[in-house]
Amino acid sequence: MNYDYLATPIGPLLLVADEHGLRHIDFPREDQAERIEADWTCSRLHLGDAIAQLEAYFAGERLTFDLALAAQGTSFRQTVWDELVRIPYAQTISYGELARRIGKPAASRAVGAANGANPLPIVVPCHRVIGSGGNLTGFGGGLPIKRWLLEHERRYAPRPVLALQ
Amino acid sequence: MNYDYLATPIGPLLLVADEHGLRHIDFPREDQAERIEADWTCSRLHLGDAIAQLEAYFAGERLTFDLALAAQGTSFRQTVWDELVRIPYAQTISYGELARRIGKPAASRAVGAANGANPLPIVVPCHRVIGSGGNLTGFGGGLPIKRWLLEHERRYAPRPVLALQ
DNA sequence: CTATCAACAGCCGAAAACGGCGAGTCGCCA
DNA sequence: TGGCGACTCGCCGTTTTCGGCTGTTGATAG
Repeated sequence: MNYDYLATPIGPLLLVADEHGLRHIDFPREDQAERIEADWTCSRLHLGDAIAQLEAYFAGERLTFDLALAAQGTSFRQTVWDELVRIPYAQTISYGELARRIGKPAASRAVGAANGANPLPIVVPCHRVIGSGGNLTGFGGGLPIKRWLLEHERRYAPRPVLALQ
Repeated sequence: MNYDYLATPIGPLLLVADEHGLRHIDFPREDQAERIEADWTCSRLHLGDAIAQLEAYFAGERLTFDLALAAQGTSFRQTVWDELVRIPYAQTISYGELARRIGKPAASRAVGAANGANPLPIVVPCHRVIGSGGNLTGFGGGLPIKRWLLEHERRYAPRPVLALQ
């Protein structure tokens, strides 16, 4: 397992990957323990594509990711994350809408939990899911970053997206 | 969104407007929090006409307003507010009468609630609606101001209006 | 070690509460 | 009688509250 940091407009990101693909993307925080295991090695092996595509994303030059993803989770979470990837750039849907799309219309709350367990933020765009009333609710890296990502995407969207009134 | 204060005989008024028109008129009170959002700017942009016409109103020189109004509310409230504007200067009607005029004769109480939610007092003359018995009932800025406005209009009315017995 | 439970990045419908009312009733008093 | 005031009840749009539906995890109790 290899890891390294990437500098971005929203602060450094910790990227983790192995030969199967990307494993984690973390927002390191001073007040939290490092989420680095002892047997990992600091290198950019298996990390080249992710770094290049993330840099392009933050530059507004890349709207979708084409990476090998190796996110670990229960089948329900896998289903949710698979559905997340299908939300187009700069678009937002509600937790309930996502629940409906995976055929479990009553599981909106469980979708929220699965969203919170997403190990690959940004690449798996959990930030594009918001409350049914248009409010931002929550985000692992903090609401300001969620807001920043949506604003960033809105700016670089191919066609201007209708602004929420 | 731009805002500024206007000094009047009944105290300072907080005026808020944007390019769509007038948004709010508030009676600031010391015991209440400021109703100013963080992203508003203090300036008289879009506020010129409103200020001029309100000053003329308080001087007794203007009997009707001709302003772009951008009040936000449900369709029922919009209906009520639209009807309010049609009440002539210095005249009063009852809540029930207003309910009848909008085709919902049993909704007098809901009309009262809609009246209380009027974001543009004075310009949208909710003060001209009183109880069916002639009593003043309520007003967002306080009953004394409602009384003052009606007295003021009675004084400057083109023809003397028949006093309530 | 298992069982149970609370806590979460939510949502929707139903029910209740709440007013800037008004008409009707009833008693009180000239 | 006639009038005034206190009281009750129904009216209606809006807001608030509440319960239940989910999957998963970590804490707690047996």
